[in-house]
Amino acid sequence: MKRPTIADIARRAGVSKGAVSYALNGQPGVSEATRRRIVAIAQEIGFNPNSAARALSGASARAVGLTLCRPARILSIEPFFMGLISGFEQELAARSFALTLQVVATPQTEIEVYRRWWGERRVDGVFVTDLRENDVRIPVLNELQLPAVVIGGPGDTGKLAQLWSDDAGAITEAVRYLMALGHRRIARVGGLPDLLHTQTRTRAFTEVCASLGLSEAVTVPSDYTGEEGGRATRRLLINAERPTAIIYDNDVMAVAGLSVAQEMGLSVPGDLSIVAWDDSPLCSLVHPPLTALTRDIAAYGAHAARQLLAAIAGEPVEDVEEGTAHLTPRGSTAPPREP
Amino acid sequence: MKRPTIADIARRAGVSKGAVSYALNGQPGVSEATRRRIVAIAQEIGFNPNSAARALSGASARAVGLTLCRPARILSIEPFFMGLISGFEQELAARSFALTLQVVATPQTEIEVYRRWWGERRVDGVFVTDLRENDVRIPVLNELQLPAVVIGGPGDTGKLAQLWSDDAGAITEAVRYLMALGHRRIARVGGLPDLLHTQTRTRAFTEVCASLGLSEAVTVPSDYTGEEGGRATRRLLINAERPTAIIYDNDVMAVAGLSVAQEMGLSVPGDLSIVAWDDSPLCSLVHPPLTALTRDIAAYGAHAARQLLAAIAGEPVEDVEEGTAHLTPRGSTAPPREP
DNA sequence: CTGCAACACTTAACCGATCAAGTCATCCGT
DNA sequence: ACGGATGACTTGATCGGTTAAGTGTTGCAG
Repeated sequence: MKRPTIADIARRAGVSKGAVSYALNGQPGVSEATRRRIVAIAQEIGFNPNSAARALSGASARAVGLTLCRPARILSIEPFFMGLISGFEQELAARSFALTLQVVATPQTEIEVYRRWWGERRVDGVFVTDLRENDVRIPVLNELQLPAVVIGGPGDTGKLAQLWSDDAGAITEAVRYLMALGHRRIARVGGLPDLLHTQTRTRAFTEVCASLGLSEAVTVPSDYTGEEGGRATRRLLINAERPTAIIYDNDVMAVAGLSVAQEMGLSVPGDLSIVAWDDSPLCSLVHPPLTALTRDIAAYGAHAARQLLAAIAGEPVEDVEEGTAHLTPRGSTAPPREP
Repeated sequence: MKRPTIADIARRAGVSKGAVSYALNGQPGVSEATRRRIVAIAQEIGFNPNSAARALSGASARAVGLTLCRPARILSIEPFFMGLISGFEQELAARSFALTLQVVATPQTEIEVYRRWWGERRVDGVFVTDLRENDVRIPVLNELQLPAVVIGGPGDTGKLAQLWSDDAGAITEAVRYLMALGHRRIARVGGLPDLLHTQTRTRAFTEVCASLGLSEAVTVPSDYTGEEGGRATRRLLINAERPTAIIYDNDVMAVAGLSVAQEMGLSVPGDLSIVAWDDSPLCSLVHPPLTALTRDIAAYGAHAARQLLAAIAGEPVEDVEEGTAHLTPRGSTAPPREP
């Protein structure tokens, strides 16, 4: 089956290729009547512009890229990325941009992928997640002048647009809530410690605890996996002065923590309150359902996509702080049992 | 920053564009010495062939497509697809094929996406998941002659290659195991009932139970979500003659089922044994850890990618049954308590 | 009635690869 | 020494769009 081209349309409409191009792209240069005729023919024969030809003649590739730099076993269960992708798609599909995905092992390969994509003109821009301190990817993207939106800061990204959420505000809300319930020994199981947003959370957690007079606020670094989250929990709970509440940096670790607590014979929320960061269906699935810091990840992704599309269009894009996650109380938090 | 092209290489090497093309593609027509010189220059200036130009001049787009037809809230938590994607990437990245992703709402939009991708020449082939009976997508793909690998059959796919796993064998193993433990009332919470592999499982489950003399083997249809899985479990457990073991078609529903059982005061595995289909980290995360039907989903995806790449290359591709999932016993299964 | 701007197109160059066809030098067998 | 085969390239057409520059027609002000 042959693919229809603008030449086919031109022949049937009795005009030149150029006229068809102007008509279909809403450019001036053709009369309204001709435009309608051409559009009708395009519709009828099911015309889709060849994306390669379009990209080749200087226009955009109408595609953006996303690299995922996490091992497969984390990706498969971590709800965050799929939520983000769903959000991207809402905006991208509406403007018929494609999303190109690549799983990479290290930030170095990630850079190679960016260089290749740029060289191949395969994508018009990229989403960058997991911003680190002195992130090696940033100078490369700035050098290539590849439009990008950086998710997970804030940080120093040169000219690249950024989107982040108010993690400090969210953790403050969680700590205040736990304090209001009567907790005095609150711990946190953190995400990957070299990620910038993890550092933001850690700093905010330490500060708010200090300002509220909780001296023993401790953050145990982890890596977002259930195994590590479970281990970190076990380490916290074998202390004589064990915490009465733990905040987890993602839902997978929170579920693992719940499981460890139950395995150690502690009741949740009686002996231990649990707060999960990011509220996926996972949190309502377990027993008791987990109190969570809820944010609309799909909306977050959609926002990032709008920024990236604007950056690609050459419009000025501002750094944006998306709203604060809010606390959704469920069965995993309660006042601590009297000792 | 300007992107280097073969013209740049040609100029520096003092040869024509054509010679460069032959040299870089390993075609005959240039001497070994010249080839090495050209390759060295390409390396040095960091050349990447413009994918648009390549695709336009008849070669492949070096990209394949995947559509995901599930609501965002399922995608975010369902580990299967991310596992599959990781597997795809292993093979695709090695041959520097890109993976283009699109989230769609209905099989109808999915068809439109295929038509658009085909018209745009955006992808060389597609992965098709969730095969249904008389699947509307199959005739379209056959008509477009778009190379495809269908995952989740077996079914009638015309000329399209297929890959499926031995679901009947797996469910037989699970049922036999539960019987060996002493269970006589075994139920199943199924996936989306119109998916072909769900039907395969249902048929096999019914047959094996009948052949082993379990008369009351019932399958409750569900939709892979935790909520529905939980509801289905509740419906099963409020019966006077409630099952002593339940097999779930995915891990999310199994976790939800575990939670419902605990909420109803039943002990797992004492009062109820649970088997999950597909063994994600989720299964080892909860308490008790879930006995699961384990298969290597990434390997499954990698296999599908190899098939698709072969189909794109025009090689004959055979339908393949990937191995049987095997049972990984964990804490959620035990002999039923004496009544 | 002239001059010229506005409109509605057409023409053709261009993007950066691929590849069939053509050119030229060299080698080899007889 | 000559004809033909082989090797190592070059030339130029081609893919399917976009777009600057060119052309012919119409309308309207002066």
